[in-house]
Amino acid sequence: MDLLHGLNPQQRAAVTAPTGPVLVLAGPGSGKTRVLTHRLAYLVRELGASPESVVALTFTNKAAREMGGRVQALLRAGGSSDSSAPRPSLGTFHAFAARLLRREAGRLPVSREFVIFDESDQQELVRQALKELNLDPKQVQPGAVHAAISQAKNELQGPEQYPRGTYFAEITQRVYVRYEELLQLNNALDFDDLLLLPVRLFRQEPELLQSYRRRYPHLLVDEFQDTNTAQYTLLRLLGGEDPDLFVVGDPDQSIYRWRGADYRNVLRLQQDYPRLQTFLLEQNYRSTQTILDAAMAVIDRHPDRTRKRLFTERGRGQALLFHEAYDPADEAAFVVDTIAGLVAAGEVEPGDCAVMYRTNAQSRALEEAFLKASLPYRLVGAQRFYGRREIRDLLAYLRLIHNPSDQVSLLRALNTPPRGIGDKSAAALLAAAASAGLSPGELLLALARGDPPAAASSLPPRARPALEAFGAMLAGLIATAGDLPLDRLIDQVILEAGFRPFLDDGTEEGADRWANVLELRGVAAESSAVGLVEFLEQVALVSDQDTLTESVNAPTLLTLHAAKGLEFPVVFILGLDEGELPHHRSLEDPEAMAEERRLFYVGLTRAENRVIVVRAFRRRVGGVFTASDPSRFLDDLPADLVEGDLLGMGLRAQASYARQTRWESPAPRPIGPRYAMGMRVRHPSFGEGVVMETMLHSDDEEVTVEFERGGVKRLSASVAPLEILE
DNA sequence: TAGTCTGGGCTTTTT
DNA sequence: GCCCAGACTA
Repeated sequence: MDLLHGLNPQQRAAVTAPTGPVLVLAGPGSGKTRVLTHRLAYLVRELGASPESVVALTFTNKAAREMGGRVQALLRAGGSSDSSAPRPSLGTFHAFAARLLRREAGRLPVSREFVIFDESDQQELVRQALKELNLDPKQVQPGAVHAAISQAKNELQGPEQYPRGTYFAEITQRVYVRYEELLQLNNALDFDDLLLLPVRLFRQEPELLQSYRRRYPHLLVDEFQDTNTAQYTLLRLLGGEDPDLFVVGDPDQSIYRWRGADYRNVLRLQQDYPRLQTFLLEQNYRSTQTILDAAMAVIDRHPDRTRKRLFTERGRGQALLFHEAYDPADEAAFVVDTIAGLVAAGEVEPGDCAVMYRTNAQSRALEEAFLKASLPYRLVGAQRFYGRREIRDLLAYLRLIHNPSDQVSLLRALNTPPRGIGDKSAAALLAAAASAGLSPGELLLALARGDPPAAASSLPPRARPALEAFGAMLAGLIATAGDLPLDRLIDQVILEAGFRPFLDDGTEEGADRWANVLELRGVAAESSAVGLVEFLEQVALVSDQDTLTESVNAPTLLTLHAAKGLEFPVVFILGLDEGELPHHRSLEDPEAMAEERRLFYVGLTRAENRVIVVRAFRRRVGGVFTASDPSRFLDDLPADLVEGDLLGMGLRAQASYARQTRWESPAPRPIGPRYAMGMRVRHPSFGEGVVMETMLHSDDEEVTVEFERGGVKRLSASVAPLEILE
């Protein structure tokens, strides 16, 4: 089979580009995964690269799995490989880095058995550090300090380089120092370390870097716009001066700025590699032209970007639908009714519909509406499976068995289920362990063995029996862990710790909790071939989307963030209100506002056939009902692409504007923008000026010009007598 | 030590 | 309005 068969000319050009730095700017639905997988196969099948010399990095496990499946099919179609053949390294940045670090653990401050601390473990460490530094967690928010530390790590800043100067920075710097010590004491690395440490290793040990460069001469990266400084630097190091680096991304879909992602890495790439070849994928295979036009109108308001002209062969399709509801409950009812109506009319299956919103809190009203109508739904995210308390409790035991020095897990497991070891006993244990120079876990094990160090005598007699019992249980579990498959080990933990009666207390929630534990056991049973280390790593590096099951034929409820990378025939976007989308926390910061816009763009471009945007006349802000203003983004939807009750002020204004322009001048549809930012223009009455912004509607171009006299004016290109100067 | 009460705060969350 | 953390009480 021809590898290039079925690729469009743009895709084909990218796939067959000469090796070297390559950037593919891929619009939504333009087949970027296809390009990436075909490029990989092209390297192997046509250019003779060995599969194991290729690294392909993604951000989610799901993307990695998808790519893996397609790559395997392509390579097998090439006839070259059987199941035992070498395979490319294909995985998330974090998984790739974690593997590297285990391999090179000898060069690290932690042992090869290190555990990976997630968000909430990290918070816990910050809390602990604050406490040790006698800082009141009410005055210094642990979350804020943690975010600052995480950001520093993403920027490759260690505690020594952390800038001081403000009170907060001073506090953060001190917490950061202690935080790092605590990680090491726990024999743990956090998410950020997984990226930061390889960079540090490579910088410190040039020979090591050389060996990895030889090992992986071919690099491919998905969702490049989401890379942060650490990831970018890692790629630069691995690539060297003249890399074979093939990256695919879309700056318009960059929505993780707050996690350190910087779409400007795309521009950096152009500066760092003058030889960079750039390809644009503009043909869309997902949406109708109407949806694409609406989405472009929204995103084209961003200045300073490579404009993409998204087009499709699918035809114009139906107009977007706008609806203004009274309040969130009414909004949700509208969604349920509309879906029910579409289904009844035979237009769609329930599973074709997705309902997207800015914040998880908005799912509540929806869930209630679905429940009320007794219709099923699928909820993505919200309470992440691995974030659930009972799951974390059980995992704490497994982590402890694997790494008794993990103090965060120990403190969690110690009195869960309650066994009479309260704060006092726990504090005494920590103190005794510190003076004995052991981790608390090790002290407990020593206690259980009957050879306690002298410092153990400081433990209050009342606390001792319970601590000894816990130590004995832990010792027993550790002893049997090696012989048992994972699911049996979990059974053992459940039994000895007494989880079942603790969780399954007869209430409905209790039954849910127990069901969750059984689900974890099921996951373990499936991966019982892998050891405890691999299982824990797997579990630490999973995400929400990984738990999204496709089997149920019901509408999907999810945040706009969670929607990235997915597609649905019918998409509802809720809460198009100022303060909601854009979110009120983004109103002040232009960069944050730009990201809100991209978020809306991501939502729109998930849709294949229909988009329904909804807002509510009044919302509750912190318990109080307030009248809300329609989102500014509604104004950017070209009025002639939208139907519905046009109660939103912006849309109403635009509707009359559109009527006017269409009545007075049926302008020919521009093929591309005639004006560009920075262009000098002249107007007979306003004089000369500079184009600030230009926005393409489906039948007109709207130009914002700053005139030397007369200020800023927004003009319709088809009507205004603008003259372009040199 | 364990259960109940009160008050603050509240985006998004690929790994 | 809801949830979590820490304080308070039995």
